[in-house]
Amino acid sequence: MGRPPCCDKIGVKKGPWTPEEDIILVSYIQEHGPGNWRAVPTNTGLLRCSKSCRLRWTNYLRPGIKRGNFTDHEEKMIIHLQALLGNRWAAIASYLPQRTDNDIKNFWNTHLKKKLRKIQAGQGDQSRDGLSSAGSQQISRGQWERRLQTDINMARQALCEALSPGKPSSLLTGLKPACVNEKPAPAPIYASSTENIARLLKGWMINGPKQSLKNSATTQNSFINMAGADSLSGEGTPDKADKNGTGLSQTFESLFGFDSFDSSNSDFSQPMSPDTGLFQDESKPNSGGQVPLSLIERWLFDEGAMQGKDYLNEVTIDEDNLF
DNA sequence: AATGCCCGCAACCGCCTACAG
DNA sequence: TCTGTAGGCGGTTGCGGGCAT
Repeated sequence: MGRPPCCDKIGVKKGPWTPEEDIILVSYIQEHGPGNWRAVPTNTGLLRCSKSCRLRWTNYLRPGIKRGNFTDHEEKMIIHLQALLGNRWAAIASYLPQRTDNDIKNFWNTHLKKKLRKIQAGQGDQSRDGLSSAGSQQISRGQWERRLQTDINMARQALCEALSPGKPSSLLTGLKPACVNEKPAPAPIYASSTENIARLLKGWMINGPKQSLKNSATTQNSFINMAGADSLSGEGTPDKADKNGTGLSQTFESLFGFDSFDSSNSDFSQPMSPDTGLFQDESKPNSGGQVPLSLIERWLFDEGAMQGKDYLNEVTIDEDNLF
């Protein structure tokens, strides 16, 4: 007996979401909350698969999502976390509460892969020339690799211990693993998001679908605007602001207490999970076996060890993920 | 101006896991 | 314990925009 499809193939609409569909979905979730996705198409009249509804919500309509360019810090985090966790995008995304796994996955596949490949190619050329892979690097590659290996082993040990119920972790003493033996956060409260959604609806009504909503991406911008509306004047383009690492991204980072990834200020006392963020009621579930950040944070954010941007030369990348 | 190519991103597909009955 | 189902996740695809010719 084969597995039945999640929804009827007949009469199910595919392709990009229209602003009207977004509004319907947002309105429904505003009223009923996310979950029971099976019922969403039925109750809303949307001709969409339940999966499609869930994906649309979690990746684009959910408040608290940051879109636009990735900051240097985010880029570094992704590179390090990918090296540590592999292609477990949901787990990686749990450390970047404002980014979706899909976003991170796309960013990795389209930007970081190429970047790292290029750098590694250059590194090969340089090594053939007998040059150091990082001229300004103050620690040798061997030192760095040993350090990396040690840190990875420590993280793995912590993971194993954290995943062994009843076995107190020597590394995690005093920390509460967010991923072990813990039910997901209680039913979401819609205090913050309701306001945001209301703003979306309001903005959509004011601007009108024709003017502001050429496609669904514009809807996403509406969310970006409203999500930062409390802190921003509402002028300017978020993406442009992001290009300088300022504006919206900083607004979000400050909102999440997320702006200080430099080693001087990385002493987080709590795991940096969505549950601790401003949008905790809207956040992604803490899935994917998140390692308490405080354990690996020093490694992840120890830019002192990285010596600036040359860190890219030194990250050990799984070749399968590059080629 | 027209055409073709490349790239980025949104969305889909299928497998896996958790959970309820 | 077994089975069916919903939700979650990662890989992949296809469309549309931008750029080069």
